[in-house]
Amino acid sequence: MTERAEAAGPERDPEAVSKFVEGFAAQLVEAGMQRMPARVFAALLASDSGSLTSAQLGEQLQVSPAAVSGAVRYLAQQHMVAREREPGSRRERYRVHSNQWYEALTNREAVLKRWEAALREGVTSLGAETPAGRRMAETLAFFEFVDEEIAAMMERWRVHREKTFGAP
Amino acid sequence: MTERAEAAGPERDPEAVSKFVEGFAAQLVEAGMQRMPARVFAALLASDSGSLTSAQLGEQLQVSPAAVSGAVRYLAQQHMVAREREPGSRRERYRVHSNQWYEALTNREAVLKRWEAALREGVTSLGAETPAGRRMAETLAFFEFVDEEIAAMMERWRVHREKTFGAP
DNA sequence: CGCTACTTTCAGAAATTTGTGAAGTTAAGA
DNA sequence: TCTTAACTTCACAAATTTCTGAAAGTAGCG
Repeated sequence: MTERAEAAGPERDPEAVSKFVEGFAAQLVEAGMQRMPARVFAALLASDSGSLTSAQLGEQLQVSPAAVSGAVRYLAQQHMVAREREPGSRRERYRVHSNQWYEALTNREAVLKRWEAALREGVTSLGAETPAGRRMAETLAFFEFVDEEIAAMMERWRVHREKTFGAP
Repeated sequence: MTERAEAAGPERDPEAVSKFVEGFAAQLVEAGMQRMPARVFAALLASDSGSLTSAQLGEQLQVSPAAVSGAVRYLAQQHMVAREREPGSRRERYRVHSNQWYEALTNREAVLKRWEAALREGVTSLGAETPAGRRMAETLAFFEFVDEEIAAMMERWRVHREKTFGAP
């Protein structure tokens, strides 16, 4: 089994790559992510350089440029990939920053905030002294607690990571 | 039709309830949950007793018994509601245990485990010494870290909750 | 300035998901 | 045992989502 370096033409066992990509994407889908973003993300994760062009993605996943465009837009919004322009070309590369992306995954912050807002409204409109209001207030407190804890956890991860894998 | 369960107390404004239910459900949907389970869950959360019968749910949400059945099956699988048989009736009640349910929400444990499995396979099949393999190994390490942290966090929440809201 | 190489947008076809009515199943109570 | 209230399952219609091809935009380079 030969391990080709990637610089020029990454001819890695395409079947092994594809198997991983589809398998991991399937798990992400099951967790609620849309299929195409999940596949694109998995493909990037499985690339040696951590970045691929739009054309490469379309080729590898057998989908149209339009599909890649849509998926990438979504991923960029979620901060799960970065877009970078290749200097001297209008070709774009999409990249998983090994740090960045899992922060994004935990970064349900925006989601949590909206849940909290909805709950706060519920507590007010149903009455803080009603049983339902009390239950919702407790739920709200839980999310607020989680918010803070997640931040602290990510900080610990950064430390742990540097110890284990070296430089940031 | 002895259904006036939420007896006593001030009349609840059905419109306020509905507004909360639909609003909160919408947020859950946006985060990846299916619509009907989200609505059912929100309705339970907003009920004073914390539990409703299948008929009450169908009535309040304007959906068929079949839809309620499906939604409730899903929620029970996710441990987000408990089913209880009313003694002396085949009527069933669905309940949010104020503790239980947010544990379930954080309880992505099963999900995380499957992600980890997929990543482990990827590391093996692409080679632990390849750049892609290393990236996936780091990702895997992150999830393993999160697993442990979540457990610890829930423990801290239990303590915090008892201090703030009293008895479990 | 316009050519060309990419990317994005958009309307609609195709696939998937969702909810319904109706039939099927189960168990309480007579 | 039979009746009947209640939940569940199933096939299908409706709604929604997803992907595509084609047209339109955008920016480097001659």
